[in-house]
Amino acid sequence: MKATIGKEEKAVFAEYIRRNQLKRSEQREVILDAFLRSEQHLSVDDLLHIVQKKRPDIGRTTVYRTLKLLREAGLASQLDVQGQARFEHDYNREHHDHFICNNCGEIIEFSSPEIEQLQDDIAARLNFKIQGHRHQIYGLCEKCIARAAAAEATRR
Amino acid sequence: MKATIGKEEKAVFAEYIRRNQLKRSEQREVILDAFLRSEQHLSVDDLLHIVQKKRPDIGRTTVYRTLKLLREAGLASQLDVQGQARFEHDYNREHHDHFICNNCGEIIEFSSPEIEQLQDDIAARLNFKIQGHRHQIYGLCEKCIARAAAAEATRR
DNA sequence: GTTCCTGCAAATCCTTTGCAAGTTC
DNA sequence: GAACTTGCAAAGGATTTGCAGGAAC
Repeated sequence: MKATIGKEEKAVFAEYIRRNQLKRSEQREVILDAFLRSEQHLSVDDLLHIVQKKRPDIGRTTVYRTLKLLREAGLASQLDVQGQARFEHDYNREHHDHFICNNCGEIIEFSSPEIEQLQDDIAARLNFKIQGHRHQIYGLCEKCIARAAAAEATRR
Repeated sequence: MKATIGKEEKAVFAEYIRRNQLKRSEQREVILDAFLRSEQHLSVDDLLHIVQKKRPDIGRTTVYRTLKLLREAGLASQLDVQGQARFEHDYNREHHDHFICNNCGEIIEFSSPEIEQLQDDIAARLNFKIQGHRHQIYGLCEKCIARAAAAEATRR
């Protein structure tokens, strides 16, 4: 495990704190570090459990509040999966959307400039000014299809 | 106001009731009728308020439960707008997606076979089996842009 | 010392569920 | 009369908020 991770992001956060006359705290640093180390699309509870391994006294509320700061600082972006918030890195990342496996919950990223272009075209035709979008495709991921096929084969 | 609306849909619902050994009820009929008369993307509360004009004793729970039946019967489809369920007609309707105005909440439908095709292509490349998707584009609708421009002009 | 943070508990919002009373078949 | 429906109230899950005590500047 790397001793230091996301040096740049941490600097961005420190700057955000400074600019907004906020204060640093051990909790915020632990949460940010855990967030940066993860490559998953974390739920609040996922992140809570991770940080509590290091600091069992960190409360869920603080995780919510810190994630809000990370969003505002441009470090995290939030998506909504079946009514539950998920967070992913957003610093210097290209826009993308998500495939979500209905079986195992895996989230696979994709991006398609062609789709974005088509969206823009349709919006222009409707005189609609796009500010954001949410594009999630649900179904079965490769692994779960294989798993289902294997189970099917065994049954016979 | 037309005395009869959605004759075909009502027959579909009656058939659904019959096939599943359920029972008809005045409440269900009032709710279905109100749903069919509306061309909006109704929230549960929207629909509740409409039906309560005719039958003030209908409870929110019954609306929830009836909408669930309508979904199962293929008459309604549900979308999720900022964590709140919205319902629209689904009987004999083509698939489509939505623009949603961040200002006034208006929902504008769109469909794009090209986007669907691109989705399918990407899914095929990932060996992902699509079962459904959610594609919502947020921003400002034509009216709200005009309204904002007018307000801006006045201010000067 | 002032201002900001924290964690808890309580509140909120939307939705679902348990249950006793009422309807439908 | 058996089986299904209803409305209420209570429970549910995710998130937010009020507040008193604690930490940072």
